[in-house]
Amino acid sequence: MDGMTLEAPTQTRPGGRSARVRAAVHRAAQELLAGGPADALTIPLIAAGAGVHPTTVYRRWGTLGELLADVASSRFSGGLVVPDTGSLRGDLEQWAAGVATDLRDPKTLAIMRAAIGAAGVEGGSACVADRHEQLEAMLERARCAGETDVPDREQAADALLGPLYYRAIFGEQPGSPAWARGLVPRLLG
Amino acid sequence: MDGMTLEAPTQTRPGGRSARVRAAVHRAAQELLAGGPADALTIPLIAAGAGVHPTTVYRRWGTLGELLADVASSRFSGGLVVPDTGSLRGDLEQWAAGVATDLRDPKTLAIMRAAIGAAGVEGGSACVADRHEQLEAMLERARCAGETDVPDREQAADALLGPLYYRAIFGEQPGSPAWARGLVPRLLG
DNA sequence: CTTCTAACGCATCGATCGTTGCATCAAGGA
DNA sequence: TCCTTGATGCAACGATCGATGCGTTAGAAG
Repeated sequence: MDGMTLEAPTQTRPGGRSARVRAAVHRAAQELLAGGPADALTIPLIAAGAGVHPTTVYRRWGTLGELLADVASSRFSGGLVVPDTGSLRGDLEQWAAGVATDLRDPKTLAIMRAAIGAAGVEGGSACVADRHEQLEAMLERARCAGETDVPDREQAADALLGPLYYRAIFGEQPGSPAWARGLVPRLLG
Repeated sequence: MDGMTLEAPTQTRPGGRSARVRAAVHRAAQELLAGGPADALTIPLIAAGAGVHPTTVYRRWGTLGELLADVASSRFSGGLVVPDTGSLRGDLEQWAAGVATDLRDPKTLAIMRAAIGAAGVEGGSACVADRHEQLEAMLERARCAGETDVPDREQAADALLGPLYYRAIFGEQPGSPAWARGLVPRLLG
């Protein structure tokens, strides 16, 4: 539901030290982002929060931007199950509501903002890459099921992810799950 | 067309020293953002680029986040003329194309990303506040002109600004003006 | 059990950041 | 013209950042 991958670091091996360090750093970065101002986030701070030497972070990630892009990529991969209600409309409504719910978490928003600011284009696409894949999976399944007038992924992303993420980033408050469901009729007619 | 307000700093008075410093700092911040990585942007760097002492910037803006929010606010205020084609549909199409054109400028994107990253919610709303006012103006004019089925501002923002800004921030490449025009029928039917 | 390699911790260094107290200067008003 | 006030320049200062060389350790391979 929330996309956290902390307790299942499938990176290399769950028990490895590298994986532990990586998970600790990711967690510390997210906690610091949720707590303080984003422009006060530095690598030594994250390292201290993770109980790791700053040198380790510098060597593994290099810059804060790369680290945040990595955090965003992990945070926004998996965690949201692609629904299967039997109809494309139902799938999209449930999925949009799930995305909206995820976008209500202040920690999620903080990571997104930081990744966008520090990692540029890479940070932005890291936040939505998995969402696009999920969307494509639902549309493809609908096509295979013989549904008619299935939009392509770009149209669907414009109509659903566009308003969702626009409100999350630029709006005062993100949209509600109910409102997100209402976006689907605008796409499917 | 591009929203720059550099040559007309209507802040207090065009000739004042404060206004000159403010304009120089704004210009330096935008130039550095367009040139280098965003996480390397610091107040002393901006001050040096503006030919101003860092102390001045610290005292006037305090943090990098507040400065970037101010830059974004200036950059995205005015500069885009609200069209008056006679019909709401034509107004919205021309306006959306103008927004799309503005969003194709890498400097514009750099400012937006930096403001979002460093200034949080304030930075985000600073980027779109003026767009919402322009939208409201067009919709209100259409209502007064007796047009029927005029959507409210939230619906219009979701359908137009949503996809436009979503592609600009999260997409690999921003949308074209022609594509932006195509968003209007999805709103008006 | 031994060995090997990659990752981590540690100490140190220079550079830069952000702050503060004080002097100076530009603009507007009497 | 002179004066008042707010903004800016200047020069310190401590704190922190980011990089580097080297020793040590964890984990996997044999």
